[in-house]
Amino acid sequence: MKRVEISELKQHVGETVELRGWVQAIRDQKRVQFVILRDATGLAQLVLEKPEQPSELNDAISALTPESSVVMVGEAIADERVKLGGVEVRVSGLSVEAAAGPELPVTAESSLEKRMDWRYIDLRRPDRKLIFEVQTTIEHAMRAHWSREGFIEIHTPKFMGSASESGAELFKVEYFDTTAYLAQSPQFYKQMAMAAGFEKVFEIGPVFRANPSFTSRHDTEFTSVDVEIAWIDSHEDVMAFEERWLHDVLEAVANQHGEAIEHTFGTQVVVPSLPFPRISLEQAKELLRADGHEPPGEGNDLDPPSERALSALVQREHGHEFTFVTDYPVSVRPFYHMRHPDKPGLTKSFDLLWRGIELTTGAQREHRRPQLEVQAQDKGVETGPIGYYLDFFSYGAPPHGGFGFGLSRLLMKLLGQENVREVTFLYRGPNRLEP
RNA sequence: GGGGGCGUAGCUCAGUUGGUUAGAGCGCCGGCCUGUCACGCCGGAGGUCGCGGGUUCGAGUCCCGUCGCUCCCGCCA
Repeated sequence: MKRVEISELKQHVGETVELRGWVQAIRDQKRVQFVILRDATGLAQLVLEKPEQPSELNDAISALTPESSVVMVGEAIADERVKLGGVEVRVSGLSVEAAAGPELPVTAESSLEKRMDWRYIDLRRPDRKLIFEVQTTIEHAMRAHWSREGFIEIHTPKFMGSASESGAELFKVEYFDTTAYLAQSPQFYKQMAMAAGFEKVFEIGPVFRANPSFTSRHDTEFTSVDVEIAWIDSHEDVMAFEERWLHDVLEAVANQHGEAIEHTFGTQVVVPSLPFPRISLEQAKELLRADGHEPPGEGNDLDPPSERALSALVQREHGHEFTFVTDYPVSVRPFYHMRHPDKPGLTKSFDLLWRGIELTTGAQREHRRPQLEVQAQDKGVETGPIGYYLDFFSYGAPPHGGFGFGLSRLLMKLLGQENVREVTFLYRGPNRLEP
């Protein structure tokens, strides 16, 4: 007897095989019984004749329930009548590892909330699993690219003694006899790596945001992809890195899952051409106005409708899914973004829009302590609690810049999903802490 | 935090101007069916209409409150 996966069943016709998986369907008829079994690789039909006096095995099959985990043994037989690959298994043995209850609490059609409640059942569907196979490919391709370019992977602490940026959106946790905060970004620590002379670093890790955000694209804990690069001339160098990195990532996804994604989700993986279109925030608003939209006024960021419209406009005019929006005003950027020397009201920063959603915020950072302190005061940031951060810039920090990147937003749009909860293994939001 | 929508069977939903015993499909249980493959056919069980109050002869339906979820905006990735 040989243990095989369903996808390789055809190569074992005539042999007795053992299959392990979940019961997808049972068709229990008068003279013959069928079981559809699912494993990680596919679906297979198993069959058993039922005589006048049903055997114990017949009774065991009659008693099966969908989604029970089972081990089934039998001879693989080629039979043209079988629509499922022309092969079936004549059952000679069945072992129920764990029976599923007679009625499942969710189906593929259930509301998102119910499917989140019963996430492990929802995730058994092959299309849900594909999401995480694609995520695995994405992270692997990211790391491969970083590795080729000599990046160092860092793991920054998630406990912090003080706010990293604003302070308004941090989770407080008890920390012995004091209070700690959950990191809302590795921003300060990846900049410390710059001061440490690491030159190029990345991190894929969790971040925590105490925002009560009720949207389809926010969660309170999510996986952030962070990059920081030293010795840049400007934020342009950061953008140049990001676009060739994303090109490689999407190329890997297209190669490994392009067909499956199109077949399963009906969306095409487009490998982007280089360079990505670049447009200043100011120009973007002009274009939008000329196109009949009403973007927010001066000193404000684009709102979501404007982001969607701009993406659509760039797609129409330039045939590109990505848009770098650059040169944000100081008013909508944190104090550590470097300012243009000739235009002090503007930062050397960018956002990356893709398919109508914000994927990235990046910038060249201010690495000169006196200037950084001026900007902090300017933005009303208390420098006391972040003295350790300012100190990074007292002993020869190199010019540097980087970006933060939303992995679940990439996955969501890549797979045509309408909510980050669909592409998050276990979603955490303002009113969900379980399972 | 602001605004919109929703809450009826295990799941997805319908339910008329307020009117008798609240329905359908799927699922579940039982029976029938020589090969199904979204199997088919017959029968059955299953409901605190989110919760509380009010109006009314009468409320799933109207009103008030409350809880939960969801989407949009703000915040951001």
